Amino acid sequence: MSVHSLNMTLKQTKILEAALELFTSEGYHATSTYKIAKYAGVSEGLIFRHFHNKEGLAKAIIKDTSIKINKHLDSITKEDDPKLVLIETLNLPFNLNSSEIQNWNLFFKLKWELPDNNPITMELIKKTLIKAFTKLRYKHPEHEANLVLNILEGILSSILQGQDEDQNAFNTFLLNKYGLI
Amino acid sequence: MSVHSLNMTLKQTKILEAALELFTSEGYHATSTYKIAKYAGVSEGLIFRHFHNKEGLAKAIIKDTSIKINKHLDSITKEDDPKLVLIETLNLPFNLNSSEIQNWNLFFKLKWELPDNNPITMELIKKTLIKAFTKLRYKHPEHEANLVLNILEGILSSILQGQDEDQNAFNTFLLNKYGLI
Amino acid sequence: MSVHSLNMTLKQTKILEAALELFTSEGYHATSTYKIAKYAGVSEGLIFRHFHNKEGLAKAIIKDTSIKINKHLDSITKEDDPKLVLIETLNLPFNLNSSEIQNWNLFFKLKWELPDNNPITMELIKKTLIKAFTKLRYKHPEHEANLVLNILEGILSSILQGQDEDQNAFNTFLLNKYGLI
Amino acid sequence: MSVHSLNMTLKQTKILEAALELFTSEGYHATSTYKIAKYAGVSEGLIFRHFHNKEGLAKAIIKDTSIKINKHLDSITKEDDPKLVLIETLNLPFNLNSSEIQNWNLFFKLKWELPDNNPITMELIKKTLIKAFTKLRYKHPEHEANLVLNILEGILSSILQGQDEDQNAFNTFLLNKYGLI
DNA sequence: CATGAATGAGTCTTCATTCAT
DNA sequence: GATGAATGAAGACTCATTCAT
Repeated sequence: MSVHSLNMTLKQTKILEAALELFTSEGYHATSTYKIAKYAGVSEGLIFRHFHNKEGLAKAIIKDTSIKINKHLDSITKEDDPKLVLIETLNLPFNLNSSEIQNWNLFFKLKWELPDNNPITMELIKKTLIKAFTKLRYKHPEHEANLVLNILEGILSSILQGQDEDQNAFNTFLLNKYGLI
Repeated sequence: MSVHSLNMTLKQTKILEAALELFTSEGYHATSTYKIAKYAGVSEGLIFRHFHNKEGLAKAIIKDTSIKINKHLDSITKEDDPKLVLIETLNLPFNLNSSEIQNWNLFFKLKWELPDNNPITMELIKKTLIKAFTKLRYKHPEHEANLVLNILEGILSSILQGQDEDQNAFNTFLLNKYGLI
Repeated sequence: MSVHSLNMTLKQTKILEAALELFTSEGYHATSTYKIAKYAGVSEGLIFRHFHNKEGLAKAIIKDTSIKINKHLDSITKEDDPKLVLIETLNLPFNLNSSEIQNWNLFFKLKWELPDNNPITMELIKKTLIKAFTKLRYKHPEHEANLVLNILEGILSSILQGQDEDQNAFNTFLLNKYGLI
Repeated sequence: MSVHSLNMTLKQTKILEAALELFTSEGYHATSTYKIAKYAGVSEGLIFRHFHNKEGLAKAIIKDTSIKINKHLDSITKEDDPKLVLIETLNLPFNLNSSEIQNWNLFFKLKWELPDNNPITMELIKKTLIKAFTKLRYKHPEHEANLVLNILEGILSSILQGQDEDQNAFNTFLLNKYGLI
C-alpha cells in the first residue's frame, strides 16, 4: 500500500509514517527527532542513518507527499473532457479520505512553515485547467484557471481548518455556477 | 503609529515589533526568545516580565494583528453600497502596503503553525458580503459570500507566497466577472 | 501584636510576614523574592531597600523567630521549681498554637537548609534543664538534660512532619516516665 | 560496592554519586543540574536522558538511600533478642561511618526540604522496637518504641548538626538508663 | 541494519538585584 | 519610602546529531 515498499526496510517506512503523522499534526519545528523515534518505535540514531538529518527526513516526506498528491490529481490531469476536468476539480475538496486530508494538511503546513522547501506545486493542474478553459472557449483561460485554483486552495484550506459549512450544498452551488449541472 | 503607544514602555513596544517581524518571517517555533531580545535590543528576561511567556507574547501579537487586520477591513465592512463592498473586497489583495503584507503574512503563518491560537477570523467580512449579495438579489447570498471569501484567501495566499502572475490583469478579470466594471 | 511594630513601616512588616510564611512552607531557596513581594502586596525593589538582599531578609526573620521561640521558652527558662521545669518542657510540643508551629517549622527548615545561618539555639533551655536535674539530685544532670532535649526535638520534629500518633497519650506516658504525675 | 552497578552505565552511576554528594552537602534546591553534571564529569543533558528531570534524579537518590538506610538498620530489624535490639538501636548513632553519615544527612535534609517526597520511613524499626518492648514486658510497648525512636532521631540530628558533646559517655548513659549494661 | 549512550549548543524561563522616577 | 522597568547570570530542560557497539 505504502509508497516506500521498494527497497526500504520496515523501520525506514515506520520512520516516514511517524514523521508524516507528526509533521502534519504539530508542524516541522515542533516535532523533535526524539518524538519521531518514539512514535515510530525506533532508535533515534536510525533516523540519521537513513535520512542523514532532520531536513533530509523532511525532504523525503515532501517528496512522498508530492507524489501522493499528484497521484490524487491524476484523475483530473489525465482527463480529456474539459467539463469533466472542471467537475472533478470542483468536487475534489469535498471527497477527501483521511489519507488525502493528511497529505493536503502537510502541503499547507509546510508551505507556510518552510516556504523554501516547497516543491509541491500545482503547476500541472493549472495547465490542465488552462487547456480545459481553452477548449470550452472561455475568453481568458489562464485567468479562469487561476481563479479555479484559488477557489480550490481556499476551500481546501477552510475545510482543513475545520470551518463547518454545509459542504455538500456549497459543492452543488459551485458546479451550478460553472454550468456543470 | 503603533497600536501599543498607550500604556506601553518603549522597550515593550520594541519587543512586540521584533517578535512580529521575526514570527512573520521565520515562524513561531523557529524564532527563539533570545533572537527576539537581540533584535529588539533588550534583555531576554524582559520579554517574560511583560508577556509572561513566549505564548503570551504570541497572543499579544495576534491580538494586535487582529485589530490591524480588522481596521484594514473597515473600509469594506462599513460600506453600505453592495457593489462597492464587492469591489473593495476584490481589490483588497492587489493594493497591499508593506505593513498590510506583514499582517496578512502573520495571519497565514500562525493559522497553520498555531491552529489553536487563532482568534483572527473573517466572520465580520463574511456577514458584510452576505448582506451585499442579498441586496444585489443573488439567489444564494451565503454561498456567494463563501465563494468570494475563498477567492480572497486564495489570492492573498498566492500573492504572499510570491506567485508572480500579472496581478493587475487578474484583478480586472475578477471585477469583470462580477459585472463591476 | 507583631514584634516589628517599633520603627518599621507597615510594608516592612508585610514583607517579613510574607517571607516568614513562605520560607516556612516552601523553604528558603524555593522562595523567590518575586513571590515574597507578590504575597506581601509590595514591589520587589522594596525588599532590597529594606533588607539589602535576600540573605538580609532571612537574617531578619531568623532573628525575629529566635526571639519568638525564646519568648515561647520563657515559661520554662524562668521557672524555679525543677519539677515544673520538666513538666513544662515535656508538655511543650503538645500545646502549640499555629504561630508557634510556624516558628518551630522555620527553625527546623532552616536548620537543615541553611546550616551556617542558624543562630537559634537551645542553649538556654539546656542550662535550665541541667539546673533542674541537679536540684532533683539526678546522677548525670547534663546527660539527663541532653536526653530530654533530644526527646523534645524528636517529638517536635515528628509532630511538625505530621506523624499522627495519639499525642495526648504519649504526653501522659512521658510525664509518668519522669514521675511527674 | 554501589547499589547501581546492575543495569547502569558508568556515567549514570557517576551522576547519582555526584547528586548524592551535592544534595547532601548543599541541599536540593541549592544544587543545580549544571553543578551536578560538572561534578560528575558528564554533559548536563545526560542527567535528563537518564532521570527525566531533576525531581526524577532526586527520587532515584531517595530510593537508593532508602535502601541503604534499611540495610543499615538490618542488624536491628532482623535481631530476635529484644535486649540486643535495644542495645543496637541505642548504639546506632554513635558508630556511623562516613557513608552512613551521608545517608542520614540526606535523609534529614530532604525530609525538611522536600517533605512530600519522603518515602524513607522508620516504620520497620518502630515495629521491631514494639516487639522488643512487648517481649520485655513493658507496660506501653508502643509509647516506649516511640520514645526510643524520638531519642534516636534527636541524637542523629544533633550529631549530624555537629553538636560536640561527649558522645561515648552519652551512649553509656543511655544504655544504663535502659538497664542494658 | 540498528541501538542507545552521550554530547554541546541552544531554548524557554526564573532569579536576585539595580536604578531612575 | 516606594514603584516597576530593566538586566545578566543562572536555572531546568530539549534539541539535532555522533558514535561505539
